[in-house]
Amino acid sequence: MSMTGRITAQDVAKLAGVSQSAVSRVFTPGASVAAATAAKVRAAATALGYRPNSLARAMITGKSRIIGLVVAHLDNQFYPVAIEKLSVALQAKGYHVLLFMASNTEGEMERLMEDLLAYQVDGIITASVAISNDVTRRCSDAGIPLVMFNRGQPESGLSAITSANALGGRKIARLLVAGGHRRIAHISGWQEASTGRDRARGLVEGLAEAGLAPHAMIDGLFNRDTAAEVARQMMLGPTPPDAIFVGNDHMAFAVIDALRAMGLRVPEDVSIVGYDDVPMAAWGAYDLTTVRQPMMRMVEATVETLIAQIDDPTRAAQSLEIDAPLILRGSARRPEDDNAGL
Amino acid sequence: MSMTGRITAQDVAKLAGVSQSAVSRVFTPGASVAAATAAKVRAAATALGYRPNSLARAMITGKSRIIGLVVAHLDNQFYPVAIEKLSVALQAKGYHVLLFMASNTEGEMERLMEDLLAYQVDGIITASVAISNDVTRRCSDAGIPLVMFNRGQPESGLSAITSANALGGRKIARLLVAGGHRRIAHISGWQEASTGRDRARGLVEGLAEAGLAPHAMIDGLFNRDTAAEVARQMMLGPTPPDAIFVGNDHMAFAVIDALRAMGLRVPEDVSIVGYDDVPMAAWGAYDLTTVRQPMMRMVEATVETLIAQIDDPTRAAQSLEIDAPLILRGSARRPEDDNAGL
DNA sequence: CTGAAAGCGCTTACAG
DNA sequence: CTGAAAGCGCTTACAG
Repeated sequence: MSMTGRITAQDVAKLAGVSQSAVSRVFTPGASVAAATAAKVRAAATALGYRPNSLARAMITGKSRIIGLVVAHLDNQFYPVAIEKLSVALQAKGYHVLLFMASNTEGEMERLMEDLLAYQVDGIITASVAISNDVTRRCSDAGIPLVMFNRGQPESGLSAITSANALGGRKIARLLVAGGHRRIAHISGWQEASTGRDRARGLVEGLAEAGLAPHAMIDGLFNRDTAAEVARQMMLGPTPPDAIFVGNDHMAFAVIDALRAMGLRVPEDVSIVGYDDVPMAAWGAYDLTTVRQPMMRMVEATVETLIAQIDDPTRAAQSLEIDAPLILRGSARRPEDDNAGL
Repeated sequence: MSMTGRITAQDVAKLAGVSQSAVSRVFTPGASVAAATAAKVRAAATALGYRPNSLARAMITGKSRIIGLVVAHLDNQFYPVAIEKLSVALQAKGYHVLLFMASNTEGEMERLMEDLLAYQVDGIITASVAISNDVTRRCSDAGIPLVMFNRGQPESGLSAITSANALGGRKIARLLVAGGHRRIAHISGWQEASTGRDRARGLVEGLAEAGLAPHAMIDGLFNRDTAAEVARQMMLGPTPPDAIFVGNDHMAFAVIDALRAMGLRVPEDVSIVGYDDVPMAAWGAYDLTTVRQPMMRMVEATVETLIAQIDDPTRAAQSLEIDAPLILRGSARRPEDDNAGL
């Protein structure tokens, strides 16, 4: 029995003494079958170890129940966590995840789109991946819903779920100002990414409220080495900052390591604030003050938005910004007045 | 044009003025088509934005070119890295990854198997996931090759790729003994997992070579909180260890944080050694002495083994142990004699 | 080299 | 409630 390759609905029908359509109905939720028929079929199915072929089903129904998940940067702990939560949430809704690792280059995404389309995915989630307008157009041409996770793309007409990055930047500005800092520098997230830009803009706006401007502002490119080197240069300069907002936790860890290697103390010599609140931020070695991107809410919003668009293709794209709270830990001096407008 | 839903080979055939079979041949590597025909077809295809439906192709050929990747524990940095490398390697070979998050419970894996089979995956890779004999049997019944990554399952007859865990444990024993330690404790990896057991066994054997036995040996369950608590208790006991081999880096970071929180210094008060050499182990905050699991070689071996089994289903399962070198950093006292048999 | 035809394993009107 | 039949979009012998 085990050597016959795949077992089909035909095999089950024969054994159960019913038609192949009957077998199909038993495995189609909502189809009408007599209880007795269903019982016979199920018995035969388990005896044979039968499971409907999802690929065949997908061809007919036009729904593969596969979601394409495109990710880059798995070195930043934020993404593994996101993948895990997104996968679990999708699995819970009866979807399956086809995973694609992408570099952030145009050509790469083009090629992935080909595969995504060929596998008839019902929807696409991109996590921190930039999408060209060309890709966007092909998706909507093919009628495939797409939601961007943790990255916005203004004017693209795409659904996007992010945290309130600009507001987050502003909160950090207020925290640092309230903490008595005056030379507040920013090692920003990649400025080609909306998240990097929005956080930087928020910081600038927040500092402006206090009549300040960033002491320095350099792109860290969401890259550990770059961020560490930039931090080193800042501290070696004639007027080093007394606080640095680093565009995400991933870079902030590298910055803290670099400063300590220079013999500097955090936060006594420099306050450091990150963004994301990845699990590692709470670890003793860093104890990082940061802004929490509410992972579960972002994941839920992403999955809901995507499924809503799958179920109703006429539905308009929607962008959501989820509020991101400040998490006070030990890497930044705390304001004396704990209610300093935070 | 964009509103007509999916474009099929029929549409392309019509536009190109050829038969549907001709279109198919153009997109089937190795099929014989006249250059002129191919040109016409390709022109029509690009004009229409056509791509062959992989699902339909999969049904006929019996090869989905999908690999099921089952993973747990994305909080341990070892796994995101593994997922990334495995995905890239598989993509490079023309395969696609269907990702499943699994808890390590029996029932869970059962359910996943159903989905894996339903989607007609060509092969399965499990990363640190235990498989019941039942699951094993169903795979071989269905003729689906399976390779375990970073976990062995003796007597299961399954292919497994691991590092040389026992030897790694022995190397650590020798290092610590050469470093002058005598009270060497082990916070082990989960003892239900081959990796956890083999590393522990290696340590015990290595210590025996020097006439020693583990000062203490407690299961850390590959869990941060457990490991940290165990470390605390060990240090609070009447005769605290002077060195601890922690069963993987992931737990070792938690142990170091816990010890520092107690005011202890690493390695002055206790040497700490991990296992894996995840990227984070090299970060300044931990500077962890560890054993490197050679990720790329393990990934390549896994993918090669799997594809070999897919291409030749009669091929026997194979287990591979890849040598894992000691990486000396700052968290463990170094032997005076640098050539102390390491 | 090429087209007509069969068939992969299913779902789903269509009659009964 | 149930079976026979059509058809999803392809690949692949089979003739020519």
